[in-house]
Amino acid sequence: MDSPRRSFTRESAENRREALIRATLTLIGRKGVQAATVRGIAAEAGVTLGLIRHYFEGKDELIYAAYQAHMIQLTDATMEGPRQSDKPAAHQLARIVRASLTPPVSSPKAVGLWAGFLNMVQRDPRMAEVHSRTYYDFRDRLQALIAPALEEAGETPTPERLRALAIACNAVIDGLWLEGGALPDAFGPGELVSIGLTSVGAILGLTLYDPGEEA
Amino acid sequence: MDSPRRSFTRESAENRREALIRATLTLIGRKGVQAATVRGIAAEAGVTLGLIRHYFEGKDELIYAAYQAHMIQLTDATMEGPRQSDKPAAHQLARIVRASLTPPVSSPKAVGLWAGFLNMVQRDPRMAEVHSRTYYDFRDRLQALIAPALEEAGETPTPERLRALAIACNAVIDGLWLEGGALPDAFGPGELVSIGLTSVGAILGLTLYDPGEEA
DNA sequence: CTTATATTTATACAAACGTATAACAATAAG
DNA sequence: CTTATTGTTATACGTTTGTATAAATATAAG
Repeated sequence: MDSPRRSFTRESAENRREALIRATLTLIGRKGVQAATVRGIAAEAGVTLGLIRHYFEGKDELIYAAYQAHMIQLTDATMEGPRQSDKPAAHQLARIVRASLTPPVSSPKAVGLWAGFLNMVQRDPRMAEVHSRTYYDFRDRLQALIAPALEEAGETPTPERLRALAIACNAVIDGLWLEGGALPDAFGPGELVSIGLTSVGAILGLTLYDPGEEA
Repeated sequence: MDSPRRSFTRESAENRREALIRATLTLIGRKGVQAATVRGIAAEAGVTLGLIRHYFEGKDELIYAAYQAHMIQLTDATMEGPRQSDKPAAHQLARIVRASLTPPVSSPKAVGLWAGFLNMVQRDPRMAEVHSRTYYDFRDRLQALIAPALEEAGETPTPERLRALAIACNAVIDGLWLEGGALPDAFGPGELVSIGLTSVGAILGLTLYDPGEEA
């Protein structure tokens, strides 16, 4: 009995690319890099494996696109929310800390994905470029908030000191993000956010209020 | 022309296991998880692939052993050095910060390796156990130094506060370690150590001196 | 309604994978 | 010196991998 050719509907290139990227992220996040095979990805996306080569030059380019998508998603989820340009910079800083240390930004899937990609950075210059760009982008945004927050407190740091503070705040946030995502049951609810706000505050010499406590 | 069977010398089980583990770490660190195949590992260790199954139940167990070895190596390199029980706890704390943020602990290879393993943690409970144990072990050692360092400064923190401080210091160190290893050219020599000491000091409310500055 | 286009499926293929097993030879034991 | 042991090499096997190519069909164009 020969099975009939499966029916299908045509989709836009954008939809298909998105679906394939999403399937790739799902697999790497759930089962690790080794599970992200072209057949596995195609099955997860509900298509056959030939489609991958139709939309991407090869598996490597799909992985590359998935890495970019994941990092953009992470950055957006961290920085999103109402602009609040009227609110003090310290307030916006606290918002970022909070977003960074709560799901979906800090989650086993997001951290696992990120780790898998980071392991690829060493052998692939394109992947390294994504990593580098993502790091500097986030740190620069942080620095752009630290400067006015210090000004509000009456301090005008030198460029060297500002750079050091941005590196340090970035590191605490990254470290807490990492640990919260990798060991989700090791910390109480809100514990990491609280520690993050206190630590960033201590490093900057400011007091940050928990944006979750406001009405 | 049939090539003759290659000559070999017998080695102790310990030597062989070590060589295979070292080869595994070299490959994952240099070319990523995907490159750590049984044939690649055997070639790197200078043996044939059959030996792997002779010393390990399968590839998974070799990976597991390599993960353990890497984390033990990392922890030892961080905590090593003269005991200095006579020196103040703050001094020992500074030593740990310094060791954590300089090679070989903070290096592209060490960080890349660690990331590859972390990606496996999600699907393999044994790998997760290694991660969890390593994290708590380091944090506990940190906490055991933070307490007396605060006492020296005349402060006696509550257990809750002590826990929060250990989590925070661990996070800064981890974050800086990560960024220094993943982007080795992004920071000046000694910059991360300096930032690490300042940040840990700010979080604890202490002043840490750079142990590299002493005679 | 007919035709053309190109998205999608289906199949094939060589290479590489982890594992299993048999043959060999270095070393220890007698 | 001879024998037994077992560390080590060598080879084979079935699966899975990424890629290439041909066939089919959903959709747009005329």
